[in-house]
Amino acid sequence: MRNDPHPIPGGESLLFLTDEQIRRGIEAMYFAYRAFTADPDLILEEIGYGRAHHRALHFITRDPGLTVTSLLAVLGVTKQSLNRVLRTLIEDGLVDSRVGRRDRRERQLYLTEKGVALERRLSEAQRARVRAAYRAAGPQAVAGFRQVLEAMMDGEMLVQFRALREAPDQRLSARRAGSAG
Amino acid sequence: MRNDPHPIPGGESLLFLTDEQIRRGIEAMYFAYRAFTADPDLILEEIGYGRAHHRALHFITRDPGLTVTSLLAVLGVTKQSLNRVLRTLIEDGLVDSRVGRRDRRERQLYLTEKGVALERRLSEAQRARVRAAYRAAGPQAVAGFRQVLEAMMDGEMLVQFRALREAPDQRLSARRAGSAG
DNA sequence: TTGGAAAGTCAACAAGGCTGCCCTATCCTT
DNA sequence: AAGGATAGGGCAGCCTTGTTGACTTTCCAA
Repeated sequence: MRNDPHPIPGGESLLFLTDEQIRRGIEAMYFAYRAFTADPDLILEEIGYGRAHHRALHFITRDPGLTVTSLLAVLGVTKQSLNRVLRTLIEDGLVDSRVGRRDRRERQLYLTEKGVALERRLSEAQRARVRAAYRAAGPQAVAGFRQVLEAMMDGEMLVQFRALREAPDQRLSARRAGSAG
Repeated sequence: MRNDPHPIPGGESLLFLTDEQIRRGIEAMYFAYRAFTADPDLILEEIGYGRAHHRALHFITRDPGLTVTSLLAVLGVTKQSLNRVLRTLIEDGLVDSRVGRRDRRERQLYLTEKGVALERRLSEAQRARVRAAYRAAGPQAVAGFRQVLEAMMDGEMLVQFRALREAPDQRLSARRAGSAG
């Protein structure tokens, strides 16, 4: 046991790997995910949107000017599926689709003011819940939470996840005089 | 700061509560949930079922003989949504619906042998991934993972989650000579 | 015994996944 | 300059799974 190739930090038993423990984890994941989406869902319902709209707004906020293809890759859905959602967002004046500068075939996606406002409202609702959970559980639990979630991801997905960088509003205050814009 | 009403165990800073950290957590949750459902989804697709079928099988396994209404409450969906799924499961001979003994309006749900077999296949696929993630992250991370997930749940949902007890196959080996059947 | 409430079933609709096929515009290589 | 590859978009139509509303059957209490 002392020569275990993967020594378990702080763990002397494998009780946390019993089927029953794992089953509880699966159920926790199921219920927590429902809670996790519940608050934005309420707002979305008001305005006749769905989760797909929220996801699009989120990732456009994350990386303004990203192309349709990139967004497709991040979301892992088909073109048509995304397109339907994107079309309504553009028609409703939440998203601006501009012809790409280097490659004119591409469309670069940006949020309008209205889009920023809605995204903020949605994500603040979601963040409030996560923040409360984080605060209640404490930083060490949060670290474990993140570790397990990341360990659960696939290679493909993990690449997507890790490729995401800082959000722009964070960058604003962090480096006002940043790289040439 | 030293007089914080909720002292943070082992934490000297609130860096884990920045919007950026929380945003990362949200994204991790999104990607991990997709990974989490990916394996059973593949199996389900083979046989023309969806996630809803898996969920029903899971909770019937969890508590054999539960009524449609109880299942409804656990899943948090409407009757028709569940009913459609339940009907196909019954028609396909995976679930057995018996008239309630005390109240003949109720239907008590049980898995058939075939149902048990599929449920096992599905949940083993899912458990394999979670087990791998648990093993990679270690018991302390798992504890944190569970804490955060639970802290994320609502009152209503938390009641449902906590009401779930041991699964029957676990009970079999644990207490062969249990309470009167 | 009668009337309301509860359990379950069914019909019809909507969101948002999916596929297949077709089309335009643009780019890049030959 | 020609032709294939790529980015994006549109249409038709499928499926699952969420929704509401109307309808039995059964139970129970007035």
